[in-house]
Amino acid sequence: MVTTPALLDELAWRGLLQQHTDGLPAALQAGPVTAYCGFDPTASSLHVGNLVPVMGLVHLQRAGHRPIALVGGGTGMIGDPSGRSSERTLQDLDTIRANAEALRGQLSRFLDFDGARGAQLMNNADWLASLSLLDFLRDTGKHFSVNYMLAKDSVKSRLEGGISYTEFTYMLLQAYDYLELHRRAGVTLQLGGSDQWGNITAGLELIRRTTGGEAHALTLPLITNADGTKFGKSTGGGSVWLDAERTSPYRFYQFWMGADDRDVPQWLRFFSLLSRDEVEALDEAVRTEPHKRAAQRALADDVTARVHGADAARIAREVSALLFEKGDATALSAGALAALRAEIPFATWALPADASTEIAGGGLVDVAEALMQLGLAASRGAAKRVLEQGGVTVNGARLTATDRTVSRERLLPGGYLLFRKGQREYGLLQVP
RNA sequence: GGUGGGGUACUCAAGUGGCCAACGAGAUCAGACUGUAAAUCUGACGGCGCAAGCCUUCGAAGGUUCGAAUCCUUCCCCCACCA
Repeated sequence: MVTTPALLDELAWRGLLQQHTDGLPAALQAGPVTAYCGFDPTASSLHVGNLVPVMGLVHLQRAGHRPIALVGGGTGMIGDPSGRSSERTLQDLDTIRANAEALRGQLSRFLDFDGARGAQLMNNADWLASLSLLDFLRDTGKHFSVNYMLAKDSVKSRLEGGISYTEFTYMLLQAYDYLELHRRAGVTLQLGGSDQWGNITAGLELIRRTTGGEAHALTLPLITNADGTKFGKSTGGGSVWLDAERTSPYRFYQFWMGADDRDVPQWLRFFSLLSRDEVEALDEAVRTEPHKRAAQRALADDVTARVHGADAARIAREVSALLFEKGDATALSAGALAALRAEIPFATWALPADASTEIAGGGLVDVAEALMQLGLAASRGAAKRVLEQGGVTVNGARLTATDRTVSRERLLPGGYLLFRKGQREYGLLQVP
């Protein structure tokens, strides 16, 4: 009777275990394994949607195993085969290297890259870029029958709508990666989203046939939103990135704070490292006193601190309290307002160059223009619509359709105006 | 290569000469209700404009017409079947 390894227990209660190969428990029991998971270097930053596999690697390392994050520098080049010049492809290689470095920085927030058992970052461009087609066909292609490939769900589901030869081959490249890592680094486990099962098992097949070795697969569930929308979109649209330049720590924090009650229990398990007891206590809190949002708060604190550091998390928490709990913006000090600048959309008021939008009625700041400068509205028309619908406040006071401008008397210490669009989108304008 | 069917706003999808900035649904945004939740209800949803109205859009380019998303020509792309 083999006991279940601690890692699988941990993943199981967190709901992070979708599927794994039968021999995996025994393999984990036998000693530390080296496992990898692939990431597409299509951007210079991870977003929250990438976090599930990242957490998979985190738990793996915490259980004493060795994680490898594989950046798909090679596979990334063929991922999107839409017509590109060869020059662009070369450029992409450079971009991919830069992206890989950026991803490494972000991953180091989660994984320990030091020491003998430290995590490693590898790039499959290192072996795929120089791979010759003939070698690939002889050594890899011959192990797979087209019948086998057609039977994979990922391919089968595309037969109706059409699938390019390139995409069809993607599976084999991923299998080749696994084999290469098996040889180079002794990798015996691959993690991935549940949609990766077919590709991962193709790798197992290749390893078994070419080396006779045994390797394993473990897939993680796909994350869902209770309301059926796509996971990882922030209020106002756009992905929630780990890069502070793309998504400020405050917005990042707010993303988690805004989690649906129905999603929070799952998200705490997926994304926080809180213990089982803590998580279950928070489940209870969601049931009995949901208005306190204790679970959302804990989730936001935990994830923000890991991604942006404890200080940034503290500031995000304080700013959130300032904006959502205090209410009286007119009481904010110039210092507090200056601190807000870094956290919420900020702009210095500039009179539009276009003379036709000259401010009428002696007002100081044109509201529609201000919303645009703060990025809270996409066009003047959109800005005016929200204004007419009563969706804009300045310093906490709601504007009406006739309030097209804000007068000088409204300025807060330091010349600031605190705009809010809707329930929770803020922007800070400074009038010089 | 042949035959047939398609390309409409963020997405799906009506519309086949004027009533079309373009039905409807979803997404999105705002308001009410709330707990920074959900559900529900209401409204908005190309750009500029206080407005009247003007400008840009229905794969691309030309043409017919007082007038075109709608008709004609050429071209590009997608799908199905046949070769």
